[in-house]
This record gives sequence, structure tokens and C-alpha cells, in this order.
Amino acid sequence: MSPRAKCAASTRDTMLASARRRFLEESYENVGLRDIARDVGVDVALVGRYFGSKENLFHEVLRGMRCDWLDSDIGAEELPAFLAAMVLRKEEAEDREDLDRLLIILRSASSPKASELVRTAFREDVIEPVARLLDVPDAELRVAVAFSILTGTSVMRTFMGVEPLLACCEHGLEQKLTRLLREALSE
Amino acid sequence: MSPRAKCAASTRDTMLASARRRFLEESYENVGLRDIARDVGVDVALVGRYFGSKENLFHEVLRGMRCDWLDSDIGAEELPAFLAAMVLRKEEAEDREDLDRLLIILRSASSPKASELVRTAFREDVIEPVARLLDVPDAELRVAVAFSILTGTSVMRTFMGVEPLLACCEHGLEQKLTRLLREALSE
DNA sequence: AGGTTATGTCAACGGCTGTAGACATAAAAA
DNA sequence: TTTTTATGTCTACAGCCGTTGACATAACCT
Repeated sequence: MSPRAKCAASTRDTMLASARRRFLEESYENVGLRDIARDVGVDVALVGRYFGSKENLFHEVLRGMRCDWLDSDIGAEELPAFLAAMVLRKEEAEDREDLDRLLIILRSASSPKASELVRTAFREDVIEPVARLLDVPDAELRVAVAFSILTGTSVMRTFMGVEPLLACCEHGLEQKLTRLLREALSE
Repeated sequence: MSPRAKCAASTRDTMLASARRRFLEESYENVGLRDIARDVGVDVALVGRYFGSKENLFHEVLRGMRCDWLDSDIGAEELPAFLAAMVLRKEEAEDREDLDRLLIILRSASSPKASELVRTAFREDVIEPVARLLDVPDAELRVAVAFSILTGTSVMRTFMGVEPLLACCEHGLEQKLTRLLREALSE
């Protein structure tokens, strides 16, 4: 009907936020630009105009979620426990986007249009930075194995809805995961 | 042009084979019925007619790939090594469809139309049968963790193309995986 | 006030999708 | 041969998708 107020940057951010939420719960091709536009209360054409293409929107969503594995001053010793806690979502409140970003990447892992972006993002922003935390031989291989465990757990929980893994706090799942990660990282 | 020879059962099987191959490499929504029809050299309408709906075709693909974790007479002891070898595709030649079936399931894990099917298939045909092989408390949880490792590794290798994991034979990856699985299964 | 720019709407295109019904032809039966 | 049945083809329909260009109106500037 009537054009909204000013402040394009604000609506652009809202779009990005909506896109982030959508891409977290659906794969690349199952997120429609019209869905995002509806969330913001805006016409489809506008999101196309602000971001050029859907592919670029996805790219910006990923770029806007820089993960900070490194910012936390975590030694290689505490890393396994930290990663296990993160993947089990111990702290919903804290604004840790790391896991969300990882889940977005995994969601669209087998989407032709997004796969390239997703692969390089995973390699450059996850594997390599974490590998730099360790100074052992075969660091990347160890980190790759560790994140196989982590992403596997996430996939089982989030995508496959495997029951025994959803009741996370009990059964000492976190300890088990920590132990596995420790073994994966420091042989 | 001219209608093909007879034998509907044969062309139906060819469709299923093509669908299996396609669903192995693309997610549910990225596999078009027209692609399958083209593979078989047949019109789209026919695949729609033999299988009713795309969803049912996917269902039949999964049904036609009964996995046989149990058929092999494997004790709980050899299980970790067996699973590690399977996920690393040691035997391409042998007609083991288990891994393919698992990969198909993972491919379409976040496809709304297929997710229900995929979840129950994973639970009923993977988690539960393997859990029955073990007679320990929390068998399902252990198996769930073990398959977190396995599917994680598969995802990293197949979907994300993580380099260090692709050179599988070297670096003792198989041994590492076996060790992790053993720890996951028998606490 | 008048003019200009930013912000957003509207309409539509071309393409692809799964699905359905009417039609054609080869094989089999009478 | 004639009839019937199985096997496939052809046409087309809605529906969704991302993308584009032309238009409208609010906000700002002078």
C-alpha cells in the first residue's frame, strides 16, 4: 500500500536477519525470497534489489556471521569441552553465532547453487582457523575428524531428530563427546 | 516417437535405478522427474504413472535398498572396524548398498517433503537394528553417537569435500575412526 | 514551495516443477 | 482378422521461483 518509512539500512538488516533465520531452518532452495519479503513486510522486488541475487544474499548472510573460534582465548586443552558444550547448545542466551553459522552451512551443503560458497566457508572459516589453534602435525586432519564428530552430532540432532541425542543434558552425553573430541584432536 | 518394447517391469526397474543414482548425488528437490525420464529414454508422464508421485518414488527407492547390517554375521567386537571400513568405501566393487542408502538419506535430510520418510528410515533401519546387535545399557544412545561420527565423516567427505579426509587410505584415518567408534560404542 | 532523491510497490516475464487426462501404437487374445 | 489390453507419448495445466523494469510516494534539500 503505502511506502514505509525511510532508513533503507534498517530494512536491509531486517531482511538479513530474516534470511538468517530462514536459512537456519531450511535449505538454500527451500527458502523463498518471497518468504523473506513477507517476514519484513515488504515486496519481493526489494530484497532482489538490495542484494542483487539470492546467491549473493546467502553469501552476505554467511559473511555477516563471522565466527569467533579464535576470539575466545581458548587453549588447546579446553577446546574439546568448549566445542562439545557449543554443539549441545548449553548457552542459548549468549550471542554465539558460531553454531548457527555451522548449521546454516550444513543445511545447504547439498544445494548446487550454494555448495561452492558453503565449502569454502567451511574450510576457510572453520577448519583452518581451528587448525591454527593447534600446533601438532596433521592439525587439519585432526580438526577435520573432530568436526566430523561435531557436525555429525548436529545433523543427527537437528536434521534427523534422533531422540537419544536430543536429551542432551542427561546420560553424560557432553562428557562422552568431550572425550571423543579429545581423542580426535590429540591422538 | 514410437512406443518402446513391452516389459513394463523392466523399465520400472530402470527408472528406480536411475532415481537411486540421482538421489545419491542430489537432494530430493534437486532431482527432477524429467531427469529420470531422460535417463530411461521415456516420457515424464510415465514415471509419474508408475510411481504415482515423486514422494512415493523416493519412498520406493529407499524401500528397494534394504540395508543388511545384520545379515553379515558381525560380532560387537568387529563392528567398529567394519563400520569404519564401510564409510571409507574400502570395497567399491562389492554390492554394498548400505552406505549408498545412508548417503541418500543424508542428502535429503533437510528436504521438507522427504524429511519424515528419511527420519523414520534412519531410525528404524539404521539405529534400531544396529542397537539390537549390542546388549549393553543405553545401546541406542551409543549407536546414535557412533553414527554421528560416521555420518559426520560422510558429510565432510561427500558433501563438504574436506580435503584431508578424502585421502582416506593414508594417515591411518581408518584406524583413528575405528578407535573413535570403539570408544563411542563400548564406552 | 518546488525539485530531487531515496525507498518501496506493482506487474509481469521466462523457466522450471509435479501432475493429470486424452491419445497412440505395439503386443496379445478372440 | 478383429478386438482388447498393455505400454508409452503428447499436451497442457497450475503453481512456484528468481529476476527485471516501470511506476509511486515519502523524505530531504534548496
